[in-house]
Amino acid sequence: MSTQSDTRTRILDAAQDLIQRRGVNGMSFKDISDVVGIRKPSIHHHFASKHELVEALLNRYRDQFDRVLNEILESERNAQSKLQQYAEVFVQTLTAGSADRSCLCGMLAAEIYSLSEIASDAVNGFLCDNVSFLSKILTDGRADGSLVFDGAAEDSAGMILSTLEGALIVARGCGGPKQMKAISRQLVSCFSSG
Amino acid sequence: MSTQSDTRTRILDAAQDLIQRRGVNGMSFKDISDVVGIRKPSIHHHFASKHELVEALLNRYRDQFDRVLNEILESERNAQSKLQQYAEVFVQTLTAGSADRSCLCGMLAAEIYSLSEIASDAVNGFLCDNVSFLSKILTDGRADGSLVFDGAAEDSAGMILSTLEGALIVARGCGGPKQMKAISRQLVSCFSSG
DNA sequence: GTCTATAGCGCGATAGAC
DNA sequence: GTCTATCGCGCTATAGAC
Repeated sequence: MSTQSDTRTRILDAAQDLIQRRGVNGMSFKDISDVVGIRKPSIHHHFASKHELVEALLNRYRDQFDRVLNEILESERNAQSKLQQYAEVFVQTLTAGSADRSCLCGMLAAEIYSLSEIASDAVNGFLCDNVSFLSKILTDGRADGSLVFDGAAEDSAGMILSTLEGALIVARGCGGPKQMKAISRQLVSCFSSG
Repeated sequence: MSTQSDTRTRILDAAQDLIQRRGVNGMSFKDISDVVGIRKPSIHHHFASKHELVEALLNRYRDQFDRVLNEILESERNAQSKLQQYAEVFVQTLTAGSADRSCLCGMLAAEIYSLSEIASDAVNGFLCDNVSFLSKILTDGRADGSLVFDGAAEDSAGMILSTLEGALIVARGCGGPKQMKAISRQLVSCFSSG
């Protein structure tokens, strides 16, 4: 890996962490340069504009998330256990590091009007992908008997995603990681047959 | 009412609507002045600083919300029906007007690091008040048999609040008011005994 | 109570040396 | 690939006329 790619990655890392805590509009190139240890204009060598940086960030985040979701799908466990693994991904987001990080796409969904069309499409794509993933888990769970719910799988899928995204925002203001874990446990038990 | 109070109210209304859509950092005095029809510096006659405006907004919002919660508490219905009424308050937030308004405090919780200490305390107070309210409803529901849940009432209360706050953010990116209503229905049914 | 004018700052972005 | 220097803009906030 060249020096450029390394710096590029460090810029992405810093930007992602800042957005997950403070939001796009609460993050500046100065904040990134302070963390990475380069000067503000040097960021433009790697990303022409702030919009482009956010778009690159979303591409990377969605790729990483897709990989995690596929790992969960391909595991040998039952649907209930897969739902638990999924919820754990969101718990880890908050508990890893400084305990105040939301989901990147949850944060950007709140600030959707500040994004480029490419970026807002990516955020919506992320949300829809997650609803699809959860719908599949729920449908499998209904079949294997490990999960129970009324109505369409999509409605429960939307509810589960909303709960986890909302919990990341609510918990850091009120309750912290402990509350986040409790909510995750409660949520899974709402859909468990056992 | 004097002209001042009237302008003050219109500034608060405009600021609240803008923050619920775009967030604090996505809203400027220029945006407010465009909506209200006065010049930017005139806002400072009513609110010395942006922080002070947000703090006044939070006071008003919490007062209004408290009144709504008390009305629900004092109604003659059972706990399940009260939970349904509570969820409906959040559905109305999104469906009233232009269908992309989040809860003021949900939005501000996401941007908590951009707030004054007074404002962030108020946001956390709002969240805790709602958890307390829901805990009471849940406890009553367990007693009157209309609601069912495992574990501590506070955990389920946190989950319900997170779901509704999260749904307001998720639904406007993916699914809209229709999804918001479906999530609300699903959520209430998760805790209903019937 | 609202106005015009403007201060003072931080932002994203550009130009050009090294 | 990073630097210094700087542009142009939008922001919150202030001063002072009406």
